[in-house]
Amino acid sequence: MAAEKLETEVRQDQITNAALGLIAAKGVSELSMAKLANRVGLVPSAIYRHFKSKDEVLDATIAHISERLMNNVRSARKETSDAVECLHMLLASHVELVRQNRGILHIVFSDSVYSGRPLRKQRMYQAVAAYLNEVAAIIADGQVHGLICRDSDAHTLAVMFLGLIQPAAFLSHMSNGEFDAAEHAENAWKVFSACLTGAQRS
Amino acid sequence: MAAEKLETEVRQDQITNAALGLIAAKGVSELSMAKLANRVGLVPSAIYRHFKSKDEVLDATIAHISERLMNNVRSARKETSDAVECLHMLLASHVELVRQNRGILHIVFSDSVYSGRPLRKQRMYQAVAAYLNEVAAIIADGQVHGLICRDSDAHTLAVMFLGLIQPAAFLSHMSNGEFDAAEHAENAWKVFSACLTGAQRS
DNA sequence: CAGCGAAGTGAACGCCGATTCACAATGTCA
DNA sequence: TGACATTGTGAATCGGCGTTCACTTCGCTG
Repeated sequence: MAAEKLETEVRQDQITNAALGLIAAKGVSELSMAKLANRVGLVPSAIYRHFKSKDEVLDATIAHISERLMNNVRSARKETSDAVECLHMLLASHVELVRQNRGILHIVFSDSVYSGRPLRKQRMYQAVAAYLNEVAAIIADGQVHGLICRDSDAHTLAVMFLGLIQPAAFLSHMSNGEFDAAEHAENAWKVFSACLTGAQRS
Repeated sequence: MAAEKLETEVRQDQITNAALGLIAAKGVSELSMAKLANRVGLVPSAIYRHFKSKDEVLDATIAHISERLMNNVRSARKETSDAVECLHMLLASHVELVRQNRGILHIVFSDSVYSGRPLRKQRMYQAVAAYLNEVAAIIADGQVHGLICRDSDAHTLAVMFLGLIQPAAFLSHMSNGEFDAAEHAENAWKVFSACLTGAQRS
């Protein structure tokens, strides 16, 4: 029975990954210490060698996701200096990230994760806000260089950019993947980018 | 102690309203039969006189919301025949509905509501899809009458329309109302409507 | 090789929440 | 008024889940 002994660091990684996997399959509310331990090949109480509580596991899992998301932004920004192109790449990588990690959707579209944990909710909001600020910065950059029209506020456009992804992700989530988020994102991008660049008739 | 005796129909209304209120305040995961009963002025077991289970309560609550949403669509459609104007009104009423019933956000951005209940999830998806079909119909109408350019698929535009609301609602939800959804919707609408009508330069 | 700390085990605890059931109160209709 | 159905009550049940703890096992280090 006895499971192999591994360092806490390794176990923490295994555990957060297992958590994300379980969440992807069944939703956040179906995540229990028992199932989690079972998936890692441990006994429930063993989890407490590596995390103080279930909340800590969730926090770590979320932090893990946030990092990956921000990496996306950074790499897109380094790839090109054309703001419009950059946004297009960011859109694609964002959709892809979500497609490969369905657990992200379950977490974002969850409330059991936040209710009764104002601090976590706040942290998540700040993460999203930080992401939007990055997007707004890219847009503002495009406006300065004349690639994007200046009629609209960069921040409004940033939220609209999120609006290209979120409903698609939501529909994909609700339809269990039947709705093709990538396809919609691509179609919507055509409209939106025309909007960004084309409205220079003022 | 004994609570007044009321007809099941009345109680069912009271109960679903109380549920929506509790959800608005604390989130779906904080909804319990005990709190629910307490809010209505009953004892937990009394709820079972009017609903077979907690799931039934949630189902009824959701159905209640769906109805209101569809009413919004209908009344907006009857108000005007100008497609663009109609969408604008629909946007406003949608934002207002969500603003006044924060519980809706908690339900939509929940997973405890769906996980393990594929039927309910499917029903919710169909409700959203039906809403989008209505929006798409309005847009298609506008395209026929030349008010909206025909470059893009009506359904894509409908999902984008949802994209004007959803991220704003999400941010408002995450920031506990700090983010002003109505304001963003209004700003985003300017961009989007210009997009709809203005792209007729092809 | 002795010992010490880190990692794993399994049983048990405590809590909370959904649901049930026998019983009481109420309202209606003949 | 008397019977029957409906609604409300309170106690009890039942299960699940997070967490704790005393103990064991493993692996490194002096």
